[in-house]
Amino acid sequence: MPQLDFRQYLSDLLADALKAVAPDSTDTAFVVERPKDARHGDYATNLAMQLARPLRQPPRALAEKIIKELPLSEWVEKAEIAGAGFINFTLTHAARQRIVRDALQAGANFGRTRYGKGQKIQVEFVSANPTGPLHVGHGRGAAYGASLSTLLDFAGFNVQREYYVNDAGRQMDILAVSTWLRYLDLHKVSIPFPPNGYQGDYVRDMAIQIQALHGDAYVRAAADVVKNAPNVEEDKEAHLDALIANAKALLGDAWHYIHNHALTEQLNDGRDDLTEFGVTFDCWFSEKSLFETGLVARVVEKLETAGHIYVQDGAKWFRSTTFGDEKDRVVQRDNGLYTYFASDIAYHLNKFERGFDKVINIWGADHHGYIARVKGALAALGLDPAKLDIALVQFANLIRDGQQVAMSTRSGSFVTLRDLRSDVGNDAARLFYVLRKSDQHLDFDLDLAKSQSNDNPVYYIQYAHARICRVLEEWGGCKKDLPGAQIGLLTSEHEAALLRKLADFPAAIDAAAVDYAPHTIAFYLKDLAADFHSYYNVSRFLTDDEELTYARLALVSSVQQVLANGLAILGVSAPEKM
RNA sequence: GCGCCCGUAGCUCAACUGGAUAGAGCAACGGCCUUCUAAGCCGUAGGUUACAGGUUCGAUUCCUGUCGGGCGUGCCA
Repeated sequence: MPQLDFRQYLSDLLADALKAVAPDSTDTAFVVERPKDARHGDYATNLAMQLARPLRQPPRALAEKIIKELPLSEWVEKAEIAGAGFINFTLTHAARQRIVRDALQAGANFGRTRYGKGQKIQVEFVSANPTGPLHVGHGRGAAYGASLSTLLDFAGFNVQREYYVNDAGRQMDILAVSTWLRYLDLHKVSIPFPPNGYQGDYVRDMAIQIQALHGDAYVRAAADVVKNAPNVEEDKEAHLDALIANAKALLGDAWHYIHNHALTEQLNDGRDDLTEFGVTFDCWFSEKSLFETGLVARVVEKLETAGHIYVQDGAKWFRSTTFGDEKDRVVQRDNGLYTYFASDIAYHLNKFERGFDKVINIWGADHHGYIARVKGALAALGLDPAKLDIALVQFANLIRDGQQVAMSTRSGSFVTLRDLRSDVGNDAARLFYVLRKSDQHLDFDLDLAKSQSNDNPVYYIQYAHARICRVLEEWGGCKKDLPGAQIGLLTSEHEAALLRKLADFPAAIDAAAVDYAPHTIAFYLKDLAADFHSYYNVSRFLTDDEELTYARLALVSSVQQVLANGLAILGVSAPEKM
């Protein structure tokens, strides 16, 4: 038997009543919602008030007519008019019984919905350049993307998780040449290390590896390495580009070996890091492959054929202003090299050709200026830009001892994701990252994440789960008997609040999925845990009354299941003991 | 300058996408462990939702303007 969504059920009843009361206004928008005040019943609707204007009748009179049209239902105890014209519904004991039975029988699947209808959806996230360790900024994108993906899966989508690997382009060349320069340094070939090269110790580590594997095979004379290179002081970028060009010429095939070695090392390192963080991908998509298959060149030709490209100052420009962008953008530079934007267009074309119903890109908020041009390019290719959603993730500030931790990529003083994970633990990191709306700044309080108190939401939620596990263990009975418990015996305020909260879980999933907002699940779990802790403090579950004990255990067992399911979506463990 | 995001209790944040008396936690104060885990609970106090207009039965939510903050505005990736 499928889970019953009472909100949807009531909406359907009301829609039928609407047909009878106002045949000409059946498209009237209305909501069925949880009243803030429990005295207003289990659900309430604003239908009568929404109907007041088109029908020019008082809301309360309309409410009365609507109620008369509602059929008798085994789930609805009563429907009454309140306030300006709300209709408040109170559910029957049978309905409460149904909630608990659904939760217990569905188990790990309780809360799964059909909202996504099995549509294919792709979530692309992290996609950091494999030029060094992931830092705490990538961590937020990773946590958000992973939670969102699981959430969408739970909401009935067929989800594919993808990482776009920027393995082409200048940044990778810089990493490779940085590695080689460190290698030369090991062989006493000393060349001043460029200030805009990659400075981290991991680069020296790779140089040592290469030395161990291949000895001095890649040593070249210092004079040749810096030959004809412009002065660093005058133009450090040109200086670096000259070093790269010299390296390619001097090393030949060995350049590709070093390049590939560095890429593979960094990619594996990032993958291991993410896997430990509970973040995995179905597909690692190579940017380089877009060039190798000729798709980048073809997509530019395609735009050219369609008349969206013009040449100016020797470069090819995409006329993105036609599609609402602020200015036109270069896709191919005067030196013949394609820009990052060109491969990005090709990548998105490729995504669309893979037949997704929806494609989601998770980007750092500093990329928001790229939205217009990418969507513009899709439109220019005759594709539907509305199929692409871009979720922006703001940067996370780390707070220690009440002070912001200073970070800068330039100086190499950024905090790595690994450091963060070993400092506060994976669970705290995963939850703290998704505790805020993703497009808002996040202050990540390191001390709070480690604290063992009720202001730490990680422990607060996990503790509720662990407490229930201990009670069930203490009880020692058979959980299979619980779905049959007499839920009608549960009539206290605390019990009513928990039952309402449990019934809301599927709706909370849908709401979070619509908005791409896993943080609302975190808030839901905090609320559920709070309701449970209150209940725990005023009620014993293991009583002398066997029926009552079964009923209470059935309820808290349902709570345990929902906590576990919700935490799983967020990638946080649900411990049985703490 | 232009574009996007944001402004809610002293602090960090909610508010079911326009609903009923704007809610939590922290910080402050006062209570609750002989009982299934006190990493918990209960209570007190804290507000002109930045400001000024507008839209309507009804606005923290939508529109306009002002003030304040963040980000973006490369033939970089």
